[in-house]
Amino acid sequence: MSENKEIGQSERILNAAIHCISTKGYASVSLRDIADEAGVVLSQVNYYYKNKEGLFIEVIKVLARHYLQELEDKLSQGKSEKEKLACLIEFFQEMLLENPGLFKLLFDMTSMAFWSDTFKEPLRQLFDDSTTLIEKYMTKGYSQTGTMGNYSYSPSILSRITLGALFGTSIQIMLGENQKEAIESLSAIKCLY
Amino acid sequence: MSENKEIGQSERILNAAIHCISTKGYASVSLRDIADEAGVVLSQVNYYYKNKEGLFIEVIKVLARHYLQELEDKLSQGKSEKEKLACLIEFFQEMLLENPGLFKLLFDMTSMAFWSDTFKEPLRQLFDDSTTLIEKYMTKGYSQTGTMGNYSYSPSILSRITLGALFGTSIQIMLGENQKEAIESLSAIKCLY
DNA sequence: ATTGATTTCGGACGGACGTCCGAATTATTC
DNA sequence: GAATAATTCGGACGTCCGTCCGAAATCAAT
Repeated sequence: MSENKEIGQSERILNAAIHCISTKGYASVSLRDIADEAGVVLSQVNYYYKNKEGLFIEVIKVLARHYLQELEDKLSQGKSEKEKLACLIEFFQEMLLENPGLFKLLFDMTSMAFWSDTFKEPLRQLFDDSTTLIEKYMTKGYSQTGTMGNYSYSPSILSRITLGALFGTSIQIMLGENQKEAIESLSAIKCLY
Repeated sequence: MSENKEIGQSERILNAAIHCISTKGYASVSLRDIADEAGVVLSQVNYYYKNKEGLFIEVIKVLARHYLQELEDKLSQGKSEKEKLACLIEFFQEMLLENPGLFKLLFDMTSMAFWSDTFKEPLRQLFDDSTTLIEKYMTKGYSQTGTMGNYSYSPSILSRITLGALFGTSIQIMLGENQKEAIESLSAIKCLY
C-alpha cells in the first residue's frame, strides 16, 4: 500500500500550514486548523516549530525558495529579452490561473511582513532576489538607458517596477471578476517596453 | 476653550479605528484597542457600528472617499498628459513620504478584501474607480494604441497596469530600507511611457 | 417638572486562542 | 531485553476576544 504517506509529521504540518494560509489567510488561521488539516494533534505543532511564529517563518522560507526556483525556471526558457519578458508575464498568468492560492499566499506573507519585523526581512529579501533575477535575465541591454531629467534609472529600478507592475496588477485581478479575461490582459505589460 | 473636541463619539471611534488599523494592522487590532484610543467605552463601538465588521465597512467607505478625492485633486493639477502622469506619481510619493500609514491602511484593506466577500466588493470598486479616474485624465490620446500581436489593449487596461505598477512598487518600497531614496525612484515609472 | 427616547457606562458571558505539561507510545542504543 | 531518548498524545491553563445586557445619565418635547 502507501502512496506517499511516508512523510513525517513535521512536513505534514508545514504543508497543512501552507494550505490553510492560502485558503483562509494567516490572520484567521489557528494552530488547531493547521493541526486538523495535517491530521495531527495540536501539541505537535509546538513540538516541531516551537510556536506560531516559528511555524510561519518556516512557511516563508519554503515558499520563498519555491517562488525563486519557479521564477528562474521560467525566465531561463526565453531566448531573447523580449521572450524573457513574455515568460515573466506568463509566470504570473499561470500562477493566477492554475494556482491562485499560491498568489494569495505570497500576498498574505507580504501582509505579515508589513506589521511584523520578524517577517519583514525575509520578505524584503524575496522581493530583492526576484528583482535581481529579473535584472540578471532581462535588462542586460539597458545598462544606462531610461534617463529622465537629471536622473538616470538603473536596471535594478526598472526591474523592480516591472515586478511591481505584475504584482500590483495581479492584486487587482484577484479582487475583480472576469478573472480569466483580466489575466490575459496582463500581457499588456509587454507594451510598456 | 476647546480646539475641536466637539466631535461626537461615533466619529471619534471611526478616527481611532483608522489610526489603530494603520498602526497595527486590522488582523491584530481589537475593539478594545480602538475604544481606548478613542477614549470611549467598549460597548459604544457596538452601539454605533453594531459589530466589528460594521465598523470596518465604515472605515473602508470613508477611506475610499478620501483616496478618490485626493487622487482627483492631484490629477486635475497637471495640464498635459505628461504632467498628469507626474502628478499621479507624486500622489504616491507624497503619501509614502508624509503619511505612510495611509498607504499601509490601503494595503491592509486590500488584504481584508482578499479573504472576505464583504470587503471584496468595496475594494474592487475603489480600484475600479481609481482606474477610471486615471483613464479619464490621462489616456485620452491612446484610444486604440498599444497593439501587440492580435490583441489591442484598451486605455482602461493600461490605466489598470499603471495603477498596479504604482501600487506594487510602493509595496516593495515600504518593505525595504532607504525609503527616501526608493520613493524618488518611483519617478522611473515615467519612462515606461 | 414629567415623560420618553437617546446615549453612556460597567460588567459579565461564552468561546477561541496559543502555550505548556505529564503521561503514553515508539524508536534507538547498548 | 533493559535503558535511554525521541516522538505522540490528550488535556488543562490563563488570556484575550466580540458580543450582549441592564442600569445610569443625558437630552428632548410637552
